[in-house]
Amino acid sequence: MKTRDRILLAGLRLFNEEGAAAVSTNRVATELEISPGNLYYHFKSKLQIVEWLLRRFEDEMRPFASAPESVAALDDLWLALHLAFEKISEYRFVYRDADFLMREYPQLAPRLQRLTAAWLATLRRLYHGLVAQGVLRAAPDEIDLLALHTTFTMTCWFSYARLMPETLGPDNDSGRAAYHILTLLGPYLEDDSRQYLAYLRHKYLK
Amino acid sequence: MKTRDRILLAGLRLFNEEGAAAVSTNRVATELEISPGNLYYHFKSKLQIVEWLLRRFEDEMRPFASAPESVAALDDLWLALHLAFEKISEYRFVYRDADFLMREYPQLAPRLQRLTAAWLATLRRLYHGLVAQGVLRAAPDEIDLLALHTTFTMTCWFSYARLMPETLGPDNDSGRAAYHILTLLGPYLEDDSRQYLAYLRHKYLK
DNA sequence: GTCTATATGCGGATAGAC
DNA sequence: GTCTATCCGCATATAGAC
Repeated sequence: MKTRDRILLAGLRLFNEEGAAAVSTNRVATELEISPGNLYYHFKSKLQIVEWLLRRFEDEMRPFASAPESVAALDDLWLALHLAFEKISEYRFVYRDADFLMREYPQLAPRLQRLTAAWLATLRRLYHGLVAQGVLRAAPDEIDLLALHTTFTMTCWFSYARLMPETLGPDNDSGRAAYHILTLLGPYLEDDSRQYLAYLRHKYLK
Repeated sequence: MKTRDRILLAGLRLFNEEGAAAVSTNRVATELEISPGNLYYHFKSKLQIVEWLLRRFEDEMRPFASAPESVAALDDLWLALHLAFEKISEYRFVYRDADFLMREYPQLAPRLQRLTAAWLATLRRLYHGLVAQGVLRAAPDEIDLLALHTTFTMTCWFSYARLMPETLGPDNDSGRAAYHILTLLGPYLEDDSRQYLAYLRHKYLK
């Protein structure tokens, strides 16, 4: 593997584990047993490393955020959310350290905000679709609320997990997060789907 | 005012505005037009400043978290949540920078986690009370979910607000946050209370 | 591409005079 | 209580040899 990619990979791992603010460029270089100078040959600044990781995150998220034109049923929604959470978990430093990133590198703020806004729009679309299919029963402003709350959960879940370690379990449980959102939809589901949710819950809790 | 208190006050303001990680002790001293040495005469480390602010936060939160043995109605719940959010907003750096604080000062982690757990317990108690009073209709595990989601919202709301600036408006709107939680309770309310919620919503949105 | 060496600045924190 | 001066370490980033 090329040094450039090794830097990105090690950077991602360390940012996720120790926080983007706490991990220095020297730390990344040491981890890879290369020199700081070598690292700066490949990336002219720490910001550039972050930007490339953010770009990858955006690229790898796009399929989840745009591809599901509609989700046929609860099952598909659960899968879509689960996959999205897996990706967020893979790049968890992005949202967890969003405040730091936006302060330290103001040019990143619009990108992070656009990413969040895009998810809000996607979820609104998906939920409208579920209403049309008779899975969900919700007024337009209720859909807005549910979409907002889903986005909220997606972006903040892993931060919150550190504040509630024993209630929420290991903080990389994407299934738990997706399940949590589905439960939130519970009271808005039509009877058939609500029963199916109970089944999913049973299956998930094993 | 004593220098000691001026340091705490300026520290709080700067931590809130610019982030606890980004604000140095020198920065606080400069802000107050005192010397770094003077600051260190009053607080032997940056951690000590943070600890005193956290102590104040805990002390000022306690009345909200314990005093309301029960909330008589939706009105009271709204008020209680509103007041809690105001206080969280006043010390917003605590939850917003929680990840940094727990990493940089591991001894703070249990305190922040205890604070969160206490709120979870309080909300569970309040919601059980509302069920007993016939305001809310929810099974025990639904109550757990609602309490969890309320706590989640309380701790993460102001971080999320920075990711959704135009959707959520100014990030210090505690009323909006409290209203948001109440709307979450909507589908679980008994008919009378749900109508009252609609009235509250109308009043809040003006 | 990779290294060594280094510039430069800032952060936390201390010593000792006033 | 307050100041000046300063130590130490680390972070970002660069220069120039190999």
